[in-house]
Amino acid sequence: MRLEWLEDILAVIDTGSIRAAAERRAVTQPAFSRRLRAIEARLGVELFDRSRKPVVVHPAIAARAEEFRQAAAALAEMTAELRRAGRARHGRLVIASQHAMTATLVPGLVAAELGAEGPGLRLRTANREDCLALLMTRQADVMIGYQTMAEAAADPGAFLERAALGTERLVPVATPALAARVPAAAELPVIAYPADAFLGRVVAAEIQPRLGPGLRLLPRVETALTLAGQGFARRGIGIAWLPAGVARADLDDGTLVDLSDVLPATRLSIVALRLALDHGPAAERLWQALCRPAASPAQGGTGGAAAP
Amino acid sequence: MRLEWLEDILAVIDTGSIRAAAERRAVTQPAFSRRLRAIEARLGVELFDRSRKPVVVHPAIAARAEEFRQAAAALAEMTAELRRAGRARHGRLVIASQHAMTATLVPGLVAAELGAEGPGLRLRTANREDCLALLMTRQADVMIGYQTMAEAAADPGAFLERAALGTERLVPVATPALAARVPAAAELPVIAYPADAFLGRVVAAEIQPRLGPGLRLLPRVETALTLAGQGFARRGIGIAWLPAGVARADLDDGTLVDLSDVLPATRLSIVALRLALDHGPAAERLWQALCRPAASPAQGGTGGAAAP
DNA sequence: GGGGGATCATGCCGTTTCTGCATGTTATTT
DNA sequence: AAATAACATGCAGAAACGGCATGATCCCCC
Repeated sequence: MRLEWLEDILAVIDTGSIRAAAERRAVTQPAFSRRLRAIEARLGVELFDRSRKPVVVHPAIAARAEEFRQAAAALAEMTAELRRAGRARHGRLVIASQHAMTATLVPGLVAAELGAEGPGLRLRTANREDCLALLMTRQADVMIGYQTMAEAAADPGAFLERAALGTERLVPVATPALAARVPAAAELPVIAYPADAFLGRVVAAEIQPRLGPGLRLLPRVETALTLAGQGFARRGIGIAWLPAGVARADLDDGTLVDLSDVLPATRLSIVALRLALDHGPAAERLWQALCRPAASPAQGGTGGAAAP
Repeated sequence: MRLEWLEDILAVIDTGSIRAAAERRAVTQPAFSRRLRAIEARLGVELFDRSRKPVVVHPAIAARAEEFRQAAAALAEMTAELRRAGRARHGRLVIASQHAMTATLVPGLVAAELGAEGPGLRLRTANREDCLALLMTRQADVMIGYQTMAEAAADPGAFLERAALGTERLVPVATPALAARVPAAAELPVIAYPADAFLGRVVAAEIQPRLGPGLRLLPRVETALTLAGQGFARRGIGIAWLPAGVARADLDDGTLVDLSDVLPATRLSIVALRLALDHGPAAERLWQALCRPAASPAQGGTGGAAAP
C-alpha cells in the first residue's frame, strides 16, 4: 500500500469520476485510468464498477473512505514530521521564496535580520505554487512571496499565518530605444508571463484591463521567470513588467527605463507565510524577526539598500 | 510514503546493516543501497549515518521504529482486509495449491467435498513459498500443499492452523527402457529439482543420502515444476521423483515404471493450512470439509479415483 | 599502523513501469 | 438514433529499477 494509492482512490471517491480525479491528481485521464487498474491489480481487489460511465466506487470501498482518509493523513503526517525532525537535526530552517525575490529581497532580510541565525539557514526557490507545496509538506518552514493587494487583504485561511513584509511595485520597463517608440505605438512587444503563473494572472487581471483601448500587447517571448524576463528586456526584445527590486539596478544605470508614466503599473504585497502549527524555537525566532515591521527593507527596495 | 519504504527502513533498523537488510528484502545489496538513497531523497531526510561502516540509523529515526512498525502493520492489515472484503463481495474462496497437486489431488477434493460450494471457488497455483505468501497476505483463504513428514509432525506455529489430508509417496519413475539400465548403472540420468525448491530440498535430504555409495545422480535437466519433470521422464530424459498421484496414470498404462524397489522413495504429508484468524462462514465450511478425514482421497490417489 | 576483510557505493546495461498523445469503444443523454 | 461524455487501448519515449562487476571506505586485529 502506498500513500499515493490512497490519494488516488480518495480522489475518485471525492470527485466521482476518473476524469475529474485525474485532473486533481495532475495526470492525464488515460494515465490515471491505468494507474487505478494497476492499483486494483496489485491490491487484488476490484475498487470500481466500470460498467457505469462515471465509474461507481464499490460500496464496500466507499464505506472505507474515512479509513483511507485517516491512513493517508497519518502517512502524510509521518513524512512531514520526519522532514521536520530531519531538518531539526541539522538545526536548519528552510525558507521557500519565489524566484524573483530570491536574488533581491530575501538576501537583505536574511542578512539584516538573522545575522547570528545565519549558518543553519537554507533557501529554496520555486514558483509560487511550488513554494506553497513546500510549505504544506513541511519541507519549508516559511515561505516568502508576492500576493496581490486583494489576496493580502483577504483572510489567509485557518491553516496559514501571514505577516506583511511590505509592498513592491510591478513596473513596465524597456530599453531606452524601445521606450522611445512606446507613446506612438499601437502594438507593444512584451515579455509575457504564462497565463497559469502568478504574475501572468496579475498582469491579466490588473494590467491588461487598464491599457488604452487602441493598445495591443504582442507577446514576443513567454517566461515564468522574472529574471529571464529581465534578460529579454535588457536586450530590447520587448517591454517587461518587473518587480521594482529586480529592475532597480538596471533603472539606476540607464540600461532600462521606467514606463509606468505611460503604461499601467500595479502594486504587489510581499508576505511571509507559515503553517498555523507548532514550530521549533528557531523557526519561531525567524518568524518573529520577519514580523518586526521596522526591519523590513521592502517598499521597492533591493533588500539591504535603503528605500528612497 | 509507501509500505515498502517502511519495510525497507525497518529491515535496516532490525538487521543493523544494509547488506543484511538487502538479503531480508530479497534484492542485491547495490540495488537496496540505491533504494534507500531514493527513499531518503524523496523523503528529504537523511535516515542513516553512512560514514560508519555498518551504517548507523540516525537516533531520531531509530526512535521512531515503533511508529514505523505500527504504520506498516496498519497498512498491511488494511490491504489484507481489503482483499478479504473484495473476495467476500464475490462470495469467493481462494485455495492456493502447489503446482503438482492442482491437477491431481485438488480437483478431487473440491469436487467431492464442495459440490454445492463450487461456483464461488477459485484455485491459484504456485510454488510452496508463493502459496504461503498468498496465505499470509490473505490473497488465499486456504493453502493445500506438501510437507515433509518431519514438518508435518512439528508445531505449525502460532499463526497457522493445519489439517492433515493424507500422505503421498514420492516415487522414482522412468521409461521402461531407461529403467532396464538402472540396476547396472553407476550414473543415473535424473530430472533434478532446483536446490531452493521444496522438492529439491526433499530429494537432497531424504533421497540422496539413501542412494547406494557407488551411485551418482547426473542431472540432465532441472525444473521446479513436477509436471514438466513428468514430461521429461516420459521422453526418457532421465529418472524423475514424482508424487504418486502425478505418475499414476503413466504407471498404469506402462509409459513409466516405478523404480522404488531399486531406488529410494519417500513419503510426503499432504496438509491444508490457513491463518489462525477469523474466517468468513464460507471459509469455515471449506475448512471443516477439508478436515473431515473420511472424505480425504489422498494416500497416493489421483483425487476422485479410488485408492487401491 | 598496516594489512585483511567486510560493508557500502558506483558504472553499466537490460528490463520493467509509467506517462502523454491520439484514437477507439461504450454508457448516458436528448 | 444521434450526440456527448467517460473510459479504454495502442504506441512510443522517458524514467525507475534491478543485477552484475568493480571501486572506495571503514573496521578490526595483529
